[in-house]
Amino acid sequence: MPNERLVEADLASHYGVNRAHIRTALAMLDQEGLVVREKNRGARVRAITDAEAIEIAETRLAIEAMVARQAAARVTEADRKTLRAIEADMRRAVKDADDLAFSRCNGALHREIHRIADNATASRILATLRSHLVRLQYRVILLPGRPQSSLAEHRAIVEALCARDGDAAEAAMRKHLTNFVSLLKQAIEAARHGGF
Amino acid sequence: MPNERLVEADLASHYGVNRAHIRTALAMLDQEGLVVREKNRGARVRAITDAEAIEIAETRLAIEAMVARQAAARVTEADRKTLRAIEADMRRAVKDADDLAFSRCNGALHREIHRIADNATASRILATLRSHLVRLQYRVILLPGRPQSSLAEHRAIVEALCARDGDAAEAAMRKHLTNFVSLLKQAIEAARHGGF
DNA sequence: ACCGACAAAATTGTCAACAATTTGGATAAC
DNA sequence: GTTATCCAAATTGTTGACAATTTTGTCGGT
Repeated sequence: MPNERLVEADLASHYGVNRAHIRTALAMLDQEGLVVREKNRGARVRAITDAEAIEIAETRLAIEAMVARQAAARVTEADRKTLRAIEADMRRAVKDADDLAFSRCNGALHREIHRIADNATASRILATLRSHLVRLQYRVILLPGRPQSSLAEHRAIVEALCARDGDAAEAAMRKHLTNFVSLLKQAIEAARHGGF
Repeated sequence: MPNERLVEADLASHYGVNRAHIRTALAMLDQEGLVVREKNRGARVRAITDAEAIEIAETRLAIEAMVARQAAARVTEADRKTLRAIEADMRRAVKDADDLAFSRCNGALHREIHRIADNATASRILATLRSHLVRLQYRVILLPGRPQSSLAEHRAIVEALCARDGDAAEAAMRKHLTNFVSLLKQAIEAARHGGF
């Protein structure tokens, strides 16, 4: 949980390793921005601010748009089948109103696009950004009507990728994530006024 | 130097700290991607491949284009003066054919844009990407006629920013860094054939 | 009851020693 | 002369102890 204190000795005994391991792990998480460390005061889970959440989502947008373009140029016949299979799973999840399955398909589709794009640098950065957003993502998914519109956006992305149309893929991804950003802003604003 | 072995004891005595510090530092550099560590075999400076260099430059392009747009929306009168001052310094450096000064102005301008955009997430990522590119950047700067064309590109960026035109700023930055990417590809190809 | 000083506990920072593993070289067999 | 094997040196991985610092709790005075 945000701001939760991370006591080295506790973590060490919990995971059955010694403090040195925990220490290096915390150093890496610090570098990654997931925890903050203060001298002699230990590590805490970093609480990202609302403004920061939006920054992260926008940065993600910029990179994923590029990745979508790159992926479009590399799609093979086998990739088309995989993409369409994920799309079918996603359609089923929406039909069944299964939010968990939808979320899983969502992740699977984005991961598949990364795999096709074969851009390890971008993928690594996106993984980090996602780890920050994951806590906020469920708020957006749960908005009424979101799965339906999200499905339509994803279908446009898959369509463009299968057509190997880089411009269209980038545009579709940009549209999808622009919507995500604006819904995120909305959810944050709602939370700000409606309590929490 | 790439692939150079980083012996913990040596570094510790060199910097006058103990091995534990070096160890955590190496863990962070590993997370950052600047160093690779193999179990029981120590750490080495990571040698980025040609393909990776291009990936990094392209990812940088995507983020900097976004940052330029964000900066344009926030430029103040004071920012305009700073930007124009850096531009003037840059023009002087080109006139004097002072590559070192030009490189310094280049960095200063990009940093100033980041500051104006006020997007800590993007700035942090860009700092990491730059640290990987720094070794390759000089090859591009030294290409004949590069300072002149680079200057023109930078002037377009400054112009768009001062006009608070987000679209133009993003487009100008994208054009600038697209040129950088293609020159980098060129330089890499030349090195591949002409032997280093 | 409230505030401050002080002591005790908890926690992190630092360090050195030892164990495990890899590396380099010498030696012996072919 | 080349290759395989083994030993020694170098290096990293792991552990525990201790020092420094912060946090918590207690006591006494007002």
